Amino acid sequence: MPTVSAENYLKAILHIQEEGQEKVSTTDLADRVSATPASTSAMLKKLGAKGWVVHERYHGVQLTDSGQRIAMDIVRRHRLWESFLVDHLGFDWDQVHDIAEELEHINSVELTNRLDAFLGFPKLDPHGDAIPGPNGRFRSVAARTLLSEAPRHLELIVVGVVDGRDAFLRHLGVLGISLGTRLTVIRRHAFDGSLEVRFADSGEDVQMLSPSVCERLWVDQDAEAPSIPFP
Amino acid sequence: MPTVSAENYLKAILHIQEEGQEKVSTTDLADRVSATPASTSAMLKKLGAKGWVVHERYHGVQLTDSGQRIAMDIVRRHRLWESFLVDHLGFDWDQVHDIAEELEHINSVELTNRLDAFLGFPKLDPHGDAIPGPNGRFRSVAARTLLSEAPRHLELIVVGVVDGRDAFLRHLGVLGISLGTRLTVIRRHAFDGSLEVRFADSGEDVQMLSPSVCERLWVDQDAEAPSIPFP
DNA sequence: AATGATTTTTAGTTAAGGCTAAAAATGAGT
DNA sequence: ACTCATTTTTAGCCTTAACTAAAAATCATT
Repeated sequence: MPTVSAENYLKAILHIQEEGQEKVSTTDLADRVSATPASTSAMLKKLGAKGWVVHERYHGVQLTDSGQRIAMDIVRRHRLWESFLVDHLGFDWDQVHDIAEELEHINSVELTNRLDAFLGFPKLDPHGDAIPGPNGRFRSVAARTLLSEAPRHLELIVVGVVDGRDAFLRHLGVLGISLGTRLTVIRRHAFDGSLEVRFADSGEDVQMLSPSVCERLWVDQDAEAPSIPFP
Repeated sequence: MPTVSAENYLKAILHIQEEGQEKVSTTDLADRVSATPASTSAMLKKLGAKGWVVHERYHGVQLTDSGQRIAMDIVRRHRLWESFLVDHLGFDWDQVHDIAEELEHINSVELTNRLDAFLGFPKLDPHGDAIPGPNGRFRSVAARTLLSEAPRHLELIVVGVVDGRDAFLRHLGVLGISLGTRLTVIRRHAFDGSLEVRFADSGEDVQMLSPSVCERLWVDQDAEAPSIPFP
């Protein structure tokens, strides 16, 4: 059973890995948990001793299977609570993070599963992030989602367009998007719904896509799933 | 802002005071929080420094107004969460204590008040204990409750009988109960619904009352309220 | 390949909150 | 009022998880 602090480190490692870094540096991790690199270094030793991470001195950490499982469970609880706070208590989606940050550490399988059922087994939280299921893996997203409604941090593949007009298709050409293009949503801007997207096949290029483009693209989960997250 | 541990001590002091002890001994408190008297003694020094308790060495602790306010807020959160777990997540009333014990430490006024509203501003939790309102005081109980449905730890006064047959009134005489008798529910036995009751005017005598008696007595809150809890 | 900058780890403190064992204060019974 | 049992406090130690400052390893550049 990890302490609250250990849970926060594990979760942070998962998130950094989700953003594309295979191995996580001590400094990046320290930044994420708002601690000094020295404190982080000490914590990594403990996490390694528990078998939750593999840490090669001076070369970065990675979650083990058991560490990833713990982290996914924390993310599951966090996103379920956020859904509860927004859908049932009437919070705005940008007010719930800090409270969910506390609720996520209450580790009761019974509680989590009952909450999940109460919410109707949601697939996405109020921020559009995928909610892991009771098995610690993301539930599969419905086939063919609009890019504008797809979860973040999941590798997607472009499978169709809503609007076949020449002008749109030419625009896609300019952006370097075609059927089969593999991409991942990094960030969703609340202001206008535009997305920051990373392209897997163009050197991990990051680009901003306007709402009008996102609403006209059908995407699906990439069948050749990436290591983390595995859907 | 108290730590989780400090909150547990404050809550324990409140509960012991509720059970009738004006001043709480270090040993009783230690028992309640499952710590040693030594650890408890150290904690009392800290609580005193924060102004949450008054502690006279070797003579017991009492909550200050600010300490009592903190403790009542914890009890409020505990009982609201218990209500949520039972009424909305389908837990049994005897499974929720430990989980509520964790949830109660999430101290967000916004969260607590929204939860309260979501639940419909309940007056009693699933165990029949009164739920403090947002002002840190118990909400007043509806005038004239059946003793069988009254909350625990609240000083009540007998104001009427449901059943005026001689046999019942004679039985009340034997038990020493009449109009105006002041009593407090100590414990409710789930098995058969019988109550353990303390009588204020007969030397704090404790007696067991059968369900058939409790269902035939109207009670009200004692107007000359006791110090804790004040309804 | 060497040097300088950066990153990471180690060493040594600190603060909470727990523990045991010993000392001190209280109180009960003669 | 004195003694003995009980209660409470003090003293000293442990663990967790933070911190700063210093040492060590890696990396980048020439």
